[in-house]
Amino acid sequence: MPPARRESSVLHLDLDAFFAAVEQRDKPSLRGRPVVVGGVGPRGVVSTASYEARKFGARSAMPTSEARRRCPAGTAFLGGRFDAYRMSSQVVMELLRDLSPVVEQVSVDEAYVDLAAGPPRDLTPAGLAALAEDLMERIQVATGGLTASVGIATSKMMAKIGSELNKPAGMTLIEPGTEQEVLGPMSVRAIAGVGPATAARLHAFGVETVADLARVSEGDLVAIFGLAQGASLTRLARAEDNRQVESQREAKSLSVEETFDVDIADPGALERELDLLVARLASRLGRAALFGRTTTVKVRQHDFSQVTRSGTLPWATGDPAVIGRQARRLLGAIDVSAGIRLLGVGVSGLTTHAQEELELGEGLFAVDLAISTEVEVPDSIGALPGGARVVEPPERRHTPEVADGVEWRPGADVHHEEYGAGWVWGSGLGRVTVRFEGPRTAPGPVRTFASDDPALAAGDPPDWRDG
DNA sequence: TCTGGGGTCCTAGGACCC
DNA sequence: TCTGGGGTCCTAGGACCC
Repeated sequence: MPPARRESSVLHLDLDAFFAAVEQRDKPSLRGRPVVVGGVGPRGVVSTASYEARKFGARSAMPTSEARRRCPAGTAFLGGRFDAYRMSSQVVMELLRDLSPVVEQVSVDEAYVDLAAGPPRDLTPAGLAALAEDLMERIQVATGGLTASVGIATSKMMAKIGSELNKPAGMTLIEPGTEQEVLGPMSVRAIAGVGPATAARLHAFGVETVADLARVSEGDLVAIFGLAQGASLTRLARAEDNRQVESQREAKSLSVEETFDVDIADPGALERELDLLVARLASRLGRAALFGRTTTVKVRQHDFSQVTRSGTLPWATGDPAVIGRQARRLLGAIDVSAGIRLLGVGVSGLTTHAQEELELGEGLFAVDLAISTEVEVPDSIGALPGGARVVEPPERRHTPEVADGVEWRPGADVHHEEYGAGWVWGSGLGRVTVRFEGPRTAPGPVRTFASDDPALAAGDPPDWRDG
């Protein structure tokens, strides 16, 4: 870990009531009025409430139905225009990158800047105040009137706390050495990683403030909360936070999910929803040029309990057919009979390399392996069509790492012949898995043929190299 | 009209391998 | 031969964040 900073060189920026502010900027009739952006359906929740709406008690994460009860007639409830938010967000992030190359975007409306990584600058209180004022002014001009709040301190935690202290359109500098006096009287909820559950457990021990927490020994905290969280609480309660500002973080997972207006119990209807979700997920994977190994299906039951099922393939895929088959299998292992309110699907184990899997019907198959390195045939083989020859599986066995081999899974009752540099044909039922080397941006030349294909019926592999 | 959508990290147990 | 231990991978669930 890097050493603790001696100067206040971490800046945290938070756009004020961001979604609502964009709506008020773009629609003058909304200015000065309560605006709530979020889900507008029967099960929606609030993303952002304008400051006018907050006066009536509307809050982020509150059910929209509750916000409707609290807010007066004339309150605007809007579904959100994420492209517009993204555009303004990008404008702001560019301004931050003018300050320093090390900008960590936490979300669409929030970022950290490592001022020490930028050009040399005046880090005295006066210099930082001028920097923040200039930044906030430039954000207002560049975005057409959006305001931001800024915190500057010696660590990410204190900078974030600072940006909260003078919202909206405020700036707070927490000077080096004053962290404890600022932090000590605050609720433990001010600490990163302390949510409702942890706060409740601390409360049971009589710990309310950060100063209370700082008096608890690390041994006790580790015994209660486990190694990672116990150690983290110990350090953060003493305002010891040397987490780096990280400008480039790679995605670890991608997921999509949907809450239904009414619970769904019908398996057929759920499979149709699942297919739609998988299509959205695969399209996002494709745009990001990513492939994943592990598929996870998530279900929120009617009673809000959550169940996940996951499965991992030998290699990564971006194919909606493959992900969809995995997802349907995983969903099948979940009891949905009482009705579910949410269905989701995600992929993790992301790479920039791909593998494809083909579903074969019963009968003969032929697979062009021109750019592939491996074929897998499943254990169960259905009845072979008339005339198909059956030979012993080849003796060749390769580990998946072998680049030029053909691997036959034990029990596969197929025959295969290799022609030239690489394709295989045989008969079987089930799956053929084809692994591609290197990044793949377009579908490869993989073709399957039904058992009634004349070329196969003739006993010869079709010559598709002409095609 | 109770409770979104998209993420991250951690823990614990079991399988498997050395 | 028996027993034990460590490391890694996978799965499921939970807490947390914006």
